[in-house]
Amino acid sequence: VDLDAFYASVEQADRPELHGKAVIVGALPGHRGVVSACSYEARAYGVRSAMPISHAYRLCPSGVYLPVRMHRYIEVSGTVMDILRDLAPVFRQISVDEAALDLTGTERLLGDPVELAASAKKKVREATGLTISVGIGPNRYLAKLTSERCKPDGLLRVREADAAAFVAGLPLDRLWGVGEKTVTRLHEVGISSVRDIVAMPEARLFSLMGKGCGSFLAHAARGQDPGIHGVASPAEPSSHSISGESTFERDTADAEVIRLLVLELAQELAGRLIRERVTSGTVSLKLRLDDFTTYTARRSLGRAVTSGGEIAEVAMQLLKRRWDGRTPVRLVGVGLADVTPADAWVQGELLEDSRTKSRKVEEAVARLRQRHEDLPITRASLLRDPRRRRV
DNA sequence: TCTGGGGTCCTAGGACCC
DNA sequence: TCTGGGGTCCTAGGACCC
Repeated sequence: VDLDAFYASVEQADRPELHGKAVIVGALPGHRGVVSACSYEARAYGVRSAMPISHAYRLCPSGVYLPVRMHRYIEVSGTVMDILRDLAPVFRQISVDEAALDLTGTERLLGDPVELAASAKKKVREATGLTISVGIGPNRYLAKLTSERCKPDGLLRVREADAAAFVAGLPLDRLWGVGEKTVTRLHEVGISSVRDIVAMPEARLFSLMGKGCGSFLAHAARGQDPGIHGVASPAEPSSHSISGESTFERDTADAEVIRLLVLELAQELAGRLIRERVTSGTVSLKLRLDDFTTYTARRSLGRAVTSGGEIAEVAMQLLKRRWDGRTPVRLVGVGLADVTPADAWVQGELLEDSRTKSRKVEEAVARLRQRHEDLPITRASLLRDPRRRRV
């Protein structure tokens, strides 16, 4: 189940005067950034997601350009997901605008999947004014391709017997998981269609594309589930990562501006750790220079990070290894990997008494913020520097 | 003409251990 | 002069998706 042109559709639902207009949600013209989502009216001008906003503006200067209101989209998404969750015993939210329902063996209980999908579309429209596209297939991968094929406001079922033929009719780049690089590589080895993949002996495909990629392609091209994202495993991942990054409005080589951004990003991550009751022992830094070359560096601490100050300190050490102090910097990011539930690290914390003080301060700040949402409380160093202007 | 931000998964090489 | 095999952990980068 896919929400159509999600962010743009939410804006249109919230402001009826935008219906029928080219709505482009993302960066605002004149600033650095890309299109996050756009209405179908905007697509008629050639505007697409992920396109630089300057390019979109040239194609469609008459469009309505709106900033991303993520909180609102999450709120609407929650309403939709609650509706979908009630429809089937096995529900999985994939992203803010996407979910999968497993209807295997439910026909006797829930009725025909197509009717169920139609009723889902009706319920979502009545509750939110939004349209969804529903693809039904013999596995999740095919259902995904099907929903892509029928959007917007679509409903399409492809049965097992028709799966291979359906996939064979798609251009290579419409296979989920096959992007620009893979298409280029496939062309290099003489493959220009899904049928070419099916026709190639698997051993040859594996040797040309590598085992992982080759196996993925062999399954996908036949309409079989290639097994991405652990389709069969209901268990939630025990570890993941969180990060924050920001592009400067203008590239900068000012070390103090960069340091303050690192500190701010680290502070935001520390706040998330506390709010989400998780922790991490691995800090990462991302650096993008003016020519777009991008470095990442990370360090495992062997224990849990204890404060935003500490995250920033490690990130700065990583930065110093990567930046010569002169080259203009475009983007800085700070991240945490191996994020796990907070109780997993309690042992380590007990041994790190000297670090718990700053952690306690940050936890107190987080509690204050929870009670008083708009409380402008932050580190003094993040308050006073007027150079800290960024996107 | 420029190219966001937040993620996931995979690969490959080096260090280190038995 | 020639230096195995298997395993784990860590790091960096790449591809892809929403």
